[in-house]
Amino acid sequence: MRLTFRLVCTRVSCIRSRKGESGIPTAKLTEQTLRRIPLYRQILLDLEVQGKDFVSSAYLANFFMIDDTQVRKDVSAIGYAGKPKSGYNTTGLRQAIEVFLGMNYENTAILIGAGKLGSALVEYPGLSEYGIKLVGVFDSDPDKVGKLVGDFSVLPVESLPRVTRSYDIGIAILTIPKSVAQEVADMIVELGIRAIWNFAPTQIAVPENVIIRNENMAVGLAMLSHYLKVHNLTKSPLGERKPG
Amino acid sequence: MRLTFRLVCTRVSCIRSRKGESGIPTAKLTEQTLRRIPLYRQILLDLEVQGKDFVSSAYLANFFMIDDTQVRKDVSAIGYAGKPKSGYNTTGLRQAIEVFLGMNYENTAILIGAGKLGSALVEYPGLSEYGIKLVGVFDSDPDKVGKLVGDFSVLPVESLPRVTRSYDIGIAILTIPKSVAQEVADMIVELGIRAIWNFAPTQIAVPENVIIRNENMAVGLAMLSHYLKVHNLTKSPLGERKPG
DNA sequence: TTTTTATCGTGAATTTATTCACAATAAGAA
DNA sequence: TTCTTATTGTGAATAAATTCACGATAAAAA
Repeated sequence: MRLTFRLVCTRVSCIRSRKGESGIPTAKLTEQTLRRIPLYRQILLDLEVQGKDFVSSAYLANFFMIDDTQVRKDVSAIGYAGKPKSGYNTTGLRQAIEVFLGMNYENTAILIGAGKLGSALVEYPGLSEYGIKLVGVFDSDPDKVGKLVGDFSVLPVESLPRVTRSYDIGIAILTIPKSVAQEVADMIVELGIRAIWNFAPTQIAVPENVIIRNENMAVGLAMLSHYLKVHNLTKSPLGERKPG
Repeated sequence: MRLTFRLVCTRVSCIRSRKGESGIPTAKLTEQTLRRIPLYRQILLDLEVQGKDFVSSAYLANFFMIDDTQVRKDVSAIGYAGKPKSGYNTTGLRQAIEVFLGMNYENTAILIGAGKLGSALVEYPGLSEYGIKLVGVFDSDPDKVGKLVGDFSVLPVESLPRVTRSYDIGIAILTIPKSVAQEVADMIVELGIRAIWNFAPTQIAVPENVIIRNENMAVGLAMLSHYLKVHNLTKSPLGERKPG
């Protein structure tokens, strides 16, 4: 039996223009804008380290092969204003992005699946950068329980209800095999999780009020593979394969 | 000094409609279509395992909250045809996707950066699924050289030229810190690498003829963070931060 | 001070992506 | 066999995203 569900990565269009913090009338926030905003931030951080106080829309546009108008519309969408002839203040724009993305709010998270990828994510600095505080790492494998992953001692999945309730967990990071992904998702949704960051290569169904973001490596791989084929950069063809 | 560069993930529009393998006139291939195709394949694989021979466009559409017309246009774009009243043959469509994506061609790859994420990727089954054959793992840290990562003994970066040339490497997977990403990219491009799958959270510049795909976790994190804020699911606000 | 110039901000135009509407057709029912 | 129905395939309509065109403005030059 399948619930209605939604994917975070699609359809933002309902969130529309309004006045930004600074009172500047903002352009419409689109899906694509939201995807670009964190990338601008990465460049801004580099520029700040280099001691650059201002940056032009054209400079930022150059990194993504987009029009500079697009950058200005994106910036406008988050309610930040630049200065004619100078551009955008690097620190000001970065901070505006952080506020806009909600990076200045704290969310507690758990990670389920203490394999290689899970272990890598535990130490991923992006989590704390984005205000996400990991409070526990879980695995169903008894051999892994008790082992140290980063600063965390791996807990058995059986303790999920207790931990989830006592810490008021908002986010679950799933680095589990696809075979158990739906089952685990159902369990944690039941426990009141409001957001899921899914790394299992499968589509998970969740109720309307839970937000889910799928990080699917196969998409990147597929694009690379396709481009190598189109550009005739591949080598020997392989035989046919059957599904696993 | 910055070279001209391109990101694989944008602008496919140049690849236009043509006759598919089966002689069926195909619709235009778009960026978005290319992003969805590998996801359809994942669902098709599951259906095949379940013994389902046919699937409707509506069923596939349901997983991604898109219109079923979109699915039919996507399928049409890769030159595959369904049957009225029955839908698409699961195995037939999956195979058509695999051919279309170039999954039946072999590409050799190296991985640079034997940290946690790199180690996770070495064992990621998607690589061989997509016809990508890993032939070496490299790291600049002398402590890591010689250690075993998956089936590979980590090699020093100094041996990159030799290995790259003797194996005719097409793809480099970069799981290195952002501080050295551009430098390493320059080096491998010099060695004749044609495609880069970059996991460093930064924008790398490469010459026109090299294709690059950025896998930027911050994008997913930013979207989650933003949605949690918009839906008022965050907890305590944090203080301001300075750039690192 | 006045002029020149680089850059922003934004409405209009264009291009790209999605959805609608419906004819065509294969499978199954009558 | 004929009728009904579910589903495809696609042109037209709509919506979303990008780019164009240009006025406004702050900084720097004259």
